[in-house]
Parts: sequence; C-alpha cells; structure tokens
Amino acid sequence: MQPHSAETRVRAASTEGGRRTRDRILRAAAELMFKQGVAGTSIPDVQRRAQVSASQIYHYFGDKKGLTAAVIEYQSTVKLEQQRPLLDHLDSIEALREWCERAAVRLDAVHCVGGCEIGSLASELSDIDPSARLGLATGFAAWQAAIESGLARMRERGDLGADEDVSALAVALLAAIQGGMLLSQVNQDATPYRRAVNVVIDHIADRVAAARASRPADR
Amino acid sequence: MQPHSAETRVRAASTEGGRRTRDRILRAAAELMFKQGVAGTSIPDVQRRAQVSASQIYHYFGDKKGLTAAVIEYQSTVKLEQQRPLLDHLDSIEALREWCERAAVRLDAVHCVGGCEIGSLASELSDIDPSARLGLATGFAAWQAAIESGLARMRERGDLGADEDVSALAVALLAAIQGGMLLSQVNQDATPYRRAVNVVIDHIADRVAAARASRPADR
DNA sequence: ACGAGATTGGAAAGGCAATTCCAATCTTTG
DNA sequence: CAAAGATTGGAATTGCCTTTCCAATCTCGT
Repeated sequence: MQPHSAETRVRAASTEGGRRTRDRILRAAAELMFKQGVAGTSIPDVQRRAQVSASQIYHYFGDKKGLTAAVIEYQSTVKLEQQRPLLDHLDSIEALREWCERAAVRLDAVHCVGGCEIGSLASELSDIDPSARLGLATGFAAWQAAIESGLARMRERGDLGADEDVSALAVALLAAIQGGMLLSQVNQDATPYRRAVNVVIDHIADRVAAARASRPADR
Repeated sequence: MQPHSAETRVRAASTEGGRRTRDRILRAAAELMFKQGVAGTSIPDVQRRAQVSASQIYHYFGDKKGLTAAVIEYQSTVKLEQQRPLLDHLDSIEALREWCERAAVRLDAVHCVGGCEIGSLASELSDIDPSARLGLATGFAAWQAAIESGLARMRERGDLGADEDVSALAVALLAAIQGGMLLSQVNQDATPYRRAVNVVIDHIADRVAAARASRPADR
C-alpha cells in the first residue's frame, strides 16, 4: 500500500539552527546504526540521542529510509575525508601498512565493536534496500579507487611490474580489510584483521621485490 | 525486567511428526534469516513459510532468540557437512581453487544475494547478542581449522616452507572469502569475490613455488 | 515591526510483532 | 482402552514503532 519508498519531501535546513539540528540527528543516527544496526535503531532512539523531537527527524529526512540513506552518504564521505591524507599516498608498501595499521589501532580502541562503518551497513542493507545498495557500492568504489590509484602509481614508477593487475590487488586488499574486520568483530580481537591484511600486503611486497629483481640495472 | 535471555524451556521433539515440524521451522527460519536478516524476519514470516502455528515455534524454540541460536548452529553444521568431502582435502593449490570456485558458482547462481550464510549472521548479531557471537566464532573457527589443516599438511609434505605461518594464511583466505562475498553482494557480481580469493591463493602458490625452488634436489 | 516560511513539541493514529494462553487433538505407553 | 504427555490451532494481550498532524514559536527579509 505504501508508495514503496516514494522519497518524501526532505527539506534542506535553511537556517543556522536548522543546520545544526540536522547535523545532530545525522551524527546520532550514524553512531547508533553503526553500533546497533539499522533495524536495531528506532526513531525514538535517535530522538533521545540527538535531543530532538520526532517532527524534526521527519522534517529533515522524510522517513526512516531517508535517514538511513543520509547516514550511508555521511559515513561514506566522512570516513573518506578522515583518511584523506593517507589515502592520497597509498603508493608504497610502508604507506599501505601504515594505513591498515591505523585501522587496527582503532579496532583495538573500541574492542572491535562494529567492524567497518560501511561494511556493516552493506551487509545489513544490500539485499533489502536497492537504493541503499547503490549508495554502498559507490562508497566501496571510492575506497577501491584510492587503493588502486596508489598501486597504479607504484606500477608507473616501476615498483610493480607493468603486467600487474592493480585492480585485482586493490579488491583483494579491500576484501581483506572487510573480511578481517568481520572476523575480528566476531572474535573481539584485532588479530585476525591484522593477519589478513598483512598477508595481502606481503603479497604485494613480493610483487615489488619481483619487479626489482627483474630490473637489475637499477639503484 | 526480562531475565535477559533466560533460555526458555525448549522441548526437544519426542515424536516423529514433532521432529519433522521442528525441522521445517528451522529450515524456513534459516532461509528467511539468510535472505532478509534476523531483524527482517518475523515469527509470522516463519509461520507462513513453514506452515506452522505460532505455538509450534515457541514450543520448540522458546523464543526468537532461541530460534536464532538454533539457526546459527544449523547453518554452521550444515554448511560444514555440505562441503565435507572438499574441506577434508584442502591440501593443494588446485583443491583450494576448486573449493573457492565452487562457492563462486553458487554466488553466480543466486546473483550474489545473501553473501555468506554465517558471515551475514555474524555481521548482524556479533555486537548485540553475546551468545550468538560465541556460536558464530565457533562456526568460523571450524572453517579456519579446515583450511589450516590442509595447509599444515602441505607444509609437512614440503610443499610449503617449514617456517610458513599456516594459521595466518588460513585466516587471510577466510577473510578474503568473507570480504569478497560482501563486496560481491554489494556489487551483485561475483567478480570481486573471485579476485580477492584468487589473489590470496596466488600468494600461497607463490610460497609453494618458493619452497620448491629452495629444494632443487627433488622431483 | 510584520508576515511567510522554517522549526519545534507533543499527542495520537494505526499497525505489526513477540509472546502467552487455553482448549483441542493426536501419540505413546502401560 | 485409558491416562499422560506431546503437539497444534488460533485468539488475545501487550508493547513498541513508524508516521501523521496541528498548534505553537522562532527567523529573516522587507
């Protein structure tokens, strides 16, 4: 009977206070959905956390689906911006290790609760909300692109052989991160994440060594 | 106020018909929870699917949490038994590829809906249901053990160097599978899974080649 | 300062889900 | 066959959640 997700009118905040309210709601929802899942987060939950009334949430986001979509976009862009300095320089084995280890430290800090902000949403929503799936695919694509461009630079530079499939390597690293975080979440221990990620980076390092070996004239 | 998951009395079926009913419920719940998530699966949903009345579900499983726990154990054992013949012989690169590719074919068949039976449950329940997390950790451990024992056999045989960390390699492969399935689910395309898994297996293959190279007297 | 539109509070409608209950109806066993 | 226990049907209870609605109150341009 429901118009199947007719995107209800979502008014953009046009006043300063409105913008802050909208932001407070978004942050609260993002945090709750991350820790308890989307289904496990009710509108009243968000209300309490953000200290707003129901009307404000529906005023700015239309309905729960709209709020969820906003959270997906929020998490995608926020996580990306947070790591921008590192993400733009993933063009050496050391940089890759440093980047992945930073995530490991974060896992330690929260005792592996929640796993990956995007991965958790992806697992929960992919099969039941097509538009959410789209948004999440976009989020992952940005990550993959960041890794891939770093690897591509290494290849241009000659650190990696010209025949390396940097796209596949990027996907493998991303998968190791996601799968590793899931295993760490289940075991409440960051070790599986570290092992999974390190094995893939070791593999990339091996390829770098191989490229160097086949080019003995250098250095 | 609720005794926080006091495991309600769960009567084991003591009659033939009872056993079949219990089984029907379990299968229906497993399938629904796999495709729609635990939160997205209501008791009435299970009733319809299994053609039973509410009392039967509560009679055999106590409450929804009990049903969920039963589904976790069911999925863990079923998936393991299904693959038993392959799982017991993961002691060659070819066997590993064959095993992983079989999962890829399954993904293709269902258009990547659902991802991994256990991984999906793990992502949804790990942070909100401690006892479920335990059960899922056990399920993953069995998988890891199967991979690890295959790799250990390769090491004993000399296919892998004596210094290889087969435990880390097993975790990496399991993570690649889980992460790859997640990426495939989001992209509705089994390619990410295949790439992720193949990169890790390539890495193991490289180690095998290295072991062979350092032992030129053989063959 | 005034009016339009933005923002907010809070109540209340409507629905569905989890769970309980009790009264049948089978099954098994002595 | 009769009693005990297992199994089943289906209604009823309770509670929470999503969403809507309307009446304030606030903000801002003019």
